Amino acid sequence: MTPTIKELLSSKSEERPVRVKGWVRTKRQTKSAVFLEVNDGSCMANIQCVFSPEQFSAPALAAELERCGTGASVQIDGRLIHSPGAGQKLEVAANSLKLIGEAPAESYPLQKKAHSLEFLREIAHLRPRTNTFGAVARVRNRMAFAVHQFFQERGFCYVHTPIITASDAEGAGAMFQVTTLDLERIASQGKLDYEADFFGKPAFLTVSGQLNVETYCQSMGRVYTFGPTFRAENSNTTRHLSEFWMIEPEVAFAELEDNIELAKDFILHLVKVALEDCGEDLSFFDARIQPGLIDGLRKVAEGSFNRMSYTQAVKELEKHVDQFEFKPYWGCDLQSEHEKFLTEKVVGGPLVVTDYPKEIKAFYMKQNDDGRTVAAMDVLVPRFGEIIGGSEREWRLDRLENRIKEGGLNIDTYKWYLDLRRFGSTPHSGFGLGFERLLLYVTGMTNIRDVIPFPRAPRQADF
RNA sequence: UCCCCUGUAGCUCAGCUGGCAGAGCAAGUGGCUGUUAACCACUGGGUCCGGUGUUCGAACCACCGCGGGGGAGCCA
Repeated sequence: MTPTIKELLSSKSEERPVRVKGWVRTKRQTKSAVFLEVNDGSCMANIQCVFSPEQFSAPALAAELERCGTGASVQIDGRLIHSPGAGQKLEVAANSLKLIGEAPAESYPLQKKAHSLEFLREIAHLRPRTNTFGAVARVRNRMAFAVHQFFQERGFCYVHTPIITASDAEGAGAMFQVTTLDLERIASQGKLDYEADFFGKPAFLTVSGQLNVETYCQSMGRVYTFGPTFRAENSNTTRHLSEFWMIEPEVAFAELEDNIELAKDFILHLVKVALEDCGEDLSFFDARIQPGLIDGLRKVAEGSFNRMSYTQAVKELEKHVDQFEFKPYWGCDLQSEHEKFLTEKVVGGPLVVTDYPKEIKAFYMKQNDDGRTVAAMDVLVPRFGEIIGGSEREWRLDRLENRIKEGGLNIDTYKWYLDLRRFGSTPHSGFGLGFERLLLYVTGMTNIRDVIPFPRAPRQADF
């Protein structure tokens, strides 16, 4: 394979013959030189390829050069040299040019100018060719790898939980139904028989791998999932997707405190890796997307991570009632405005909130001795609020059964889940981290549809 | 699902009280002794989102529909 531009630009600057393959970002010409900037996605920087007058006055090369506009794919042979120009250390003194795929300027949607994110969303197949989306793709890739590194280094086992599920696992949200039944025929005949469906009963896309991964937690000890998750909520916001990627670790013999430690270490690890390995891309985000981004991440990496109980948080909020649209009170769900206030105004950084009222949390969370709260923990971050939701799990059979009944859930569908408490039960804890929300946090991007290659949302499933 | 904003050239937008369709960038052409969001000059470029209505006259006003954005709720 041809060396990448990243490799070329990071090589020692002694002169040597090189070949460049990539896509033209911009062409500039003067009487004395033609400059072609080429990018291949390996890094933010382009490589500048320079053609001298004797070359671009040759008819064959001139004709090729003519058609090398923004977006064209090219192969250039030349010498890697110290650049006499000001903007770059190295450049390619080109000997030859091969136009591989033309991109006619009249019809190619991307121009050598800034485009709005809204416009680029409409051309999701071409937007990775822009600086912004190239950077997002590289950071996303590095963060995905860092997720695995973090858990693998700590002896976690990566478990593949199912995408298709036959039970509404935890009531975490509206589900997409999976069926092979002919809906149009059902609509016209008015007859519905799930016996005839593929699985012999209703089936759905998973809203969480947690319940499944708990089974492996109760044999492997430290486990995690990292896969696609689906919510059919009619959510139209900058932080919700219908299809997103979620990371869910689960640890046996771990209590709430262990869980909080793990979550903190996890976030710290990811932020540090981003700062260390994605510097060029983060600098771009800092300059063009979110001023102050890098400073904020550095502060986090230095370990400023606050925590308070839900009860303390509500007390804090009650001091500033006049600033909220929704009045905070003990027992209320924390609103977006409350979460933002806590992270941005009260602590000025990420915040762990623990021990929520049981009424506003899921049935599987461990009930505290006070009888009114559960051992839950949410990690909130400035700019958009909740990034992690987790808890110690209720591992006592009778308590868990009671909660299922109280919640009006069908106990039969949880039989296998309750078996985990019936046989060799252990205290255990885990959390869920929305991968795209992490990316929003690390990149400073503000719309979740811009940190996943092909966003799926209500009325949006193009490409 | 609810609330608010918005839709005009390839892109970003201006268009006053209803009276001839505009700018910047992009593109094309020419110029320019190394440019780097290159620069300078010139040129071409329009279903004013769609429909209906009001009016002598609608990009502009009204109604309906569609698209986009932001906020809220649900959550990760």
